[in-house]
Amino acid sequence: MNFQQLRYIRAALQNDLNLTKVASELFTSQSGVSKQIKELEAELRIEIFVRRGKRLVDLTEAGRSAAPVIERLLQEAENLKRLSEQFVQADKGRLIIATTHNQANYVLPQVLVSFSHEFPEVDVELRQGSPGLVVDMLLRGEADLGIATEAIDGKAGLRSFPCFSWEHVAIVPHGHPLAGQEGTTLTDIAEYPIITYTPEFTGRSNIDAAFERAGLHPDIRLAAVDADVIKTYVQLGMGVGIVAQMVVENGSDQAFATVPGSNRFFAPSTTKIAIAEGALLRNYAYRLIQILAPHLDERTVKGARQVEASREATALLPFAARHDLRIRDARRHPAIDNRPQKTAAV
Amino acid sequence: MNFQQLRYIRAALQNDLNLTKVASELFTSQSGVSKQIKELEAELRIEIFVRRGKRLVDLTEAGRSAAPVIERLLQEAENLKRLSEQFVQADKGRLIIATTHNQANYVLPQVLVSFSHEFPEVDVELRQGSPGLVVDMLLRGEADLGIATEAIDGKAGLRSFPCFSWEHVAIVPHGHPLAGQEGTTLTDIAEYPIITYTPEFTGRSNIDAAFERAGLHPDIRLAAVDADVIKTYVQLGMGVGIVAQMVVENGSDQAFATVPGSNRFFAPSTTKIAIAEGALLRNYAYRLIQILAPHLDERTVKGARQVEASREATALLPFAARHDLRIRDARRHPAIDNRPQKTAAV
DNA sequence: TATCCTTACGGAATTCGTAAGCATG
DNA sequence: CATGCTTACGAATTCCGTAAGGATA
Repeated sequence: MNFQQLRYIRAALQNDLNLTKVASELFTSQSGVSKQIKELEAELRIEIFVRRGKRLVDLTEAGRSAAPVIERLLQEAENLKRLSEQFVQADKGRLIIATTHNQANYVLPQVLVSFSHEFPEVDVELRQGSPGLVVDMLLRGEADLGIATEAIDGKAGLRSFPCFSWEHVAIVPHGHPLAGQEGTTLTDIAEYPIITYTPEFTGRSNIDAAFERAGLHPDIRLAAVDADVIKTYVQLGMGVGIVAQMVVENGSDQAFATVPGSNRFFAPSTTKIAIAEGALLRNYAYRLIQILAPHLDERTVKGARQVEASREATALLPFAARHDLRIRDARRHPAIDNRPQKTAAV
Repeated sequence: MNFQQLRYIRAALQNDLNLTKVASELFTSQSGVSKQIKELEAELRIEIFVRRGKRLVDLTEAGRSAAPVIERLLQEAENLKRLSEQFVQADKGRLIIATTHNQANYVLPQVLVSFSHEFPEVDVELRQGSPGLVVDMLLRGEADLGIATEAIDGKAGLRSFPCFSWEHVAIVPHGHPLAGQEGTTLTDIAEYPIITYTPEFTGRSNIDAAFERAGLHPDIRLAAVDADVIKTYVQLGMGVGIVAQMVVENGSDQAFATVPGSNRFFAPSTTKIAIAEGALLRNYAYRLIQILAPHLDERTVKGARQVEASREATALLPFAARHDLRIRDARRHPAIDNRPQKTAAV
């Protein structure tokens, strides 16, 4: 048994049992892949794959129970490598963050500026996609951290931690009848076409729930995966936009008016950060978690067992309150950009 | 990185960092061991061992954090092998039980008769030793199951499950003044020299505690690791023996009288069964656990997470009540010896 | 001096990749 | 007939063990 064999099998599982693809993905010959897999099967005296003629078509029962063990083996091997990198150069390396547009564009900028001042030798890579993709990338080991509001909570194979809570707000162009209009109700908003997120994205479920609760059936004229698109169409006068609070607070332009009090219509959403279960992270990854979720202590993040307990016990910071924290934090690192954050009215 | 390298490192940790010993233990040359270890260190670009001149004298910090990962890797590799054996021939293989004399001689005989009728193709090996040794053998992966009363509870790296509870009784030769003497008190017993277990063995702590509570300072004339030795000296008239209940109930000879009611003097002890954390066991091993601790369900035993909860929630069977269970159980397996069990009076 | 790790080096075993064979859809 | 797994076989690499070298207690 060797790691190469295990890698081939995992890759086969991730590539529709197509050994040709596996070979090209791992830059080797498919004959080698085929042989190594057969060799492992012979050594263990089980068949892992069901073959029809000369094609792999399924996992055997034995293969099905071996798969998670193989997964863990490769995971631990990865951990050993990461662990050693930690000692070679603790503050140098790569950090891959899988996240959604909303987080990447409206939350992470400030965070990553601070982070990269603290760890100038760490190359940060942002991988952007749907919450579902974020989950997949974590599970496949293609990303170190995942940040999203949807889809990652309670996912098997992941450990997730709440970072902060936030609300949706309604935005309109300046001069719109609802602009600055105190006492606006959700019913008033529902009179206009709505432009908001696609289902599955950025707390969309909370938006739907709010209308449902009020017995309203709004005309969702356009749904987009990111707030920039939503803003574009709102600016064109196509309707009222409903976006995450941080879009308005952290966005660079002030081309919009928020509908006063509109945040109260929608239940708060919680942005979570997740890591693959059993994965060992570099110290700077833990530091980034700490920046994003200052209420968690490192032991909680590293220990798998206590997660459930802590999730209940720890009070979440609302998004707005985080500004202070971030700035205070930054002061501890002299090189950090210390300009005051924008504090848009919600 | 390969498994051989990891095995060498683990063996080094278990052999005082003496690579010569490692080589002979693993039937290879020490030059090979040395080279493989250096090769892994080079690949990971860390030093795992502190060398003084040409001698390994300690683990580096990096080595200290790598060690548990290496341990897990080898554990999972073991698991993969076991898992495959499971599919090759589910009911054939080997089962190594580490246990103490008391369990081996007075509890396991009935259990193993039943077990080996059910699994005639499983070779059972009993490894006998002190409770501390039982723990070590489990942690080193040299035994599949550990059964003892002491030392295994709450040990890091082990998962333990209570099997049944039992009490100590006082035994005397027939014709002894206390034989059949109703109303005997602990004070009466303490008048005589006591012959019982060595500290650390078979619930000895409960015996000491009972005398302590009663403000008595008995003359422990002789302490032995096993009940057979105790019985020998009791028979010679050297004093009153205090032994585990099953010694009297399951022992073959009736050369002794128990002091009526003496079981009530001592707090009950609980025999536990333990397995190494993260170890995957063969199906028959789980079956043996089930025979020994019928109140546990298999999911509880296999799942690491729920152990703590179940330990509280599940009611323990007292030892005496287990006779019935064992017999009922046996009936489900026609080949099993069905003769009624001895039911000695306690 | 006895013990013990490292290095050197030749032989053995394993792994790898090209090419050909053959089964499937 | 295009795709895809298997087998064969020679080349490259890696692994292993003997033997010699050097360091420690």
